[in-house]
Amino acid sequence: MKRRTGAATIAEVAAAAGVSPATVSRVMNDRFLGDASIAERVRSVAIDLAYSPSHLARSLALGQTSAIAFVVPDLANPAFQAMLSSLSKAAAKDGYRVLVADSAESPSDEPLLVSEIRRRCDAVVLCAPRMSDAELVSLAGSLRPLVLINRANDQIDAPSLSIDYRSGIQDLAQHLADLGHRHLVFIEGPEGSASNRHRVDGLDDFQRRSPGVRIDRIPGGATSEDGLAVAARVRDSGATAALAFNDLVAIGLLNGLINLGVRVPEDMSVTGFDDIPFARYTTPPLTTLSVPHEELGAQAWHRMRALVSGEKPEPNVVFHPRLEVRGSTGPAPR
Amino acid sequence: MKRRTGAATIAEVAAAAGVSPATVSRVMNDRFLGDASIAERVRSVAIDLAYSPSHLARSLALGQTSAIAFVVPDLANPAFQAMLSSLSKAAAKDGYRVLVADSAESPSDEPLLVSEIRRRCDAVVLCAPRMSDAELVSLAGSLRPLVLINRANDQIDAPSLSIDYRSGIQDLAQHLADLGHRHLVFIEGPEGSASNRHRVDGLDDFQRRSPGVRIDRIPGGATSEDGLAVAARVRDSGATAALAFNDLVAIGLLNGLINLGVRVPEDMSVTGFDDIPFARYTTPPLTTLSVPHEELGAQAWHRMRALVSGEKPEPNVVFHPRLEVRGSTGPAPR
DNA sequence: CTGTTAGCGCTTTCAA
DNA sequence: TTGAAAGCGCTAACAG
Repeated sequence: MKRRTGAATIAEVAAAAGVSPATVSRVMNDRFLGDASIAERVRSVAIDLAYSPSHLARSLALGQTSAIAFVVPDLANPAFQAMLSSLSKAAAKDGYRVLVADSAESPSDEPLLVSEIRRRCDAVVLCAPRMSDAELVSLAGSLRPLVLINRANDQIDAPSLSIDYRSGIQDLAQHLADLGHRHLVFIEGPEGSASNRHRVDGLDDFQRRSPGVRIDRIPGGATSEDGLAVAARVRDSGATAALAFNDLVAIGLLNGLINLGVRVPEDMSVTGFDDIPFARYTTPPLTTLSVPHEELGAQAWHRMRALVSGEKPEPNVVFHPRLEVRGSTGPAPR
Repeated sequence: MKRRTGAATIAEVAAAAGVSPATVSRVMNDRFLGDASIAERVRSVAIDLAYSPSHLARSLALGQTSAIAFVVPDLANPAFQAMLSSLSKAAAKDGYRVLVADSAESPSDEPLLVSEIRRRCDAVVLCAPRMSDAELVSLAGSLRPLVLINRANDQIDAPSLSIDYRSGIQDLAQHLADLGHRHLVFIEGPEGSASNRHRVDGLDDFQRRSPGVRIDRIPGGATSEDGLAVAARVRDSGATAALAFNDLVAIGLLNGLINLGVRVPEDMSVTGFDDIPFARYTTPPLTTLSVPHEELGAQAWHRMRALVSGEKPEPNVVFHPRLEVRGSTGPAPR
């Protein structure tokens, strides 16, 4: 099987420098303890031959790739992008690279996608709101080292980072109730989404202990388009305030409402969730819950680093999003 | 060197199934032409042993990883995120994964970063506005297969996708001139950025053939913070319209101006560049140049696919951004 | 200090 | 049709 890749191999460098491959390997990895002149010679031969070590072969020999996967439901969502950006930056500091995958690519086969990408690297940071608990549990074993985002689960032995959607959405509802709103409508996220379920649970709770408040739900999604699409239904719902699944939806909704001549917040209040970088720049600026995505990405790497180096990862954390009151919410119209 | 990874190997599966590794390999890759019953047996043994082929070993034997790198100056910029999202989606359809790197991680050593990540995969899609032409030329050879974004260059034999910043910024300037603005100020991008240079050249050109128009320049950057930071200088510049390096800067500037009590567009017009998804949602909505980032990502993959399969890639393309007039520009105040 | 050698786990030619 | 064996390029025991 001759395959001239064009790149020089360690054996060629060794031959040209009159030493053994082991010596070249040592020199290239700064583990060489012999005479400086020979190290110098090896280095210069390597340069002459434009030798560049095969990361692949090295990985195989070492049994590790120094790469991890980051799997999210939607790479186009700024919330996940922020996590990716900080995760990648943190991992890079330790010589790790990140491989990305958008599970929307294969909505049907998330487990397959994750397993496939896992085989290419050393570990995975998984953000899979739509995967069922059962699937997740059965998959977890083969995925380790694994860090979970937003899917804390007793049955899975993997560090997890999560966001308290439940209490977060209640803060939002409370804020609206305080403003006098008595009829709210929640635009739901993707069907089957765990994080959507937490929001719904939180809202149910809230409604239970707030007798005067009614909370309707209408199906939505996770994108601006979804928000835009439900604008008319939201206007016609009779509610005076709308809680969107996330900021993207809220922004689309805001736009749709304005197009329909609904004034925000005079006629209707609107809230988001995430506090993506642009939430503060909308018209009006969006009242939302601030989730520290950069922090999540960085923390995910800390856990992961501990895992891959055989240490004990720091404890799991649950982030409590912070209510960020801006201009899109106001007193209920009478 | 015993290293029990825990995962079954092809040899173990072969032994358990009473066949040779070669047979297992053939079965796993659907290249097996023998008796169906033995294929069945191999498959079931593989499942029992939870065998999952080592992508690493396979890559080494095959001489390819089915992964490409995507290197950008700033992973936190929505423009690059849009490209990443579509690139990743397109590549995934052909069984390729993408490895990301943010060159802001190592501002000093972009060439090193790129070389390092290139060694981990089969090819690289490079977006390196700040690298010098000389560096790029000397690097290109060792990077191939290579697709360049925004760095068309005669001396480099690599497909390139670019954006006509030069004429784009002129469209913007013309739009402002048509509105009666005679004194513009351009907030420059990062120092040494090629795409910034193109904008500056375009503006110089424009000024040359528009005698009545004066265009100042002030140093800026590429982020919202940079835009925010120059707000006061922009207000005091005496100009009636500001062209920001990109949308991020424009959004920060918009915010800063408003904080300073400057009305946009009544007192001053502001423009961006990129048309990121949120440009339409700012207050006022941002007049900008629309760059088809998703298209760029998808096209980059098309070129790359051709390259890695030894075909001739489609011709280079230069995208002409489309002027998107929205609310942040208006008639010059008198 | 340096080289020999045996892997890492898979693919593929070649021969049976 | 199937298997033996030789790589892919690198690392790390173990000798010397």
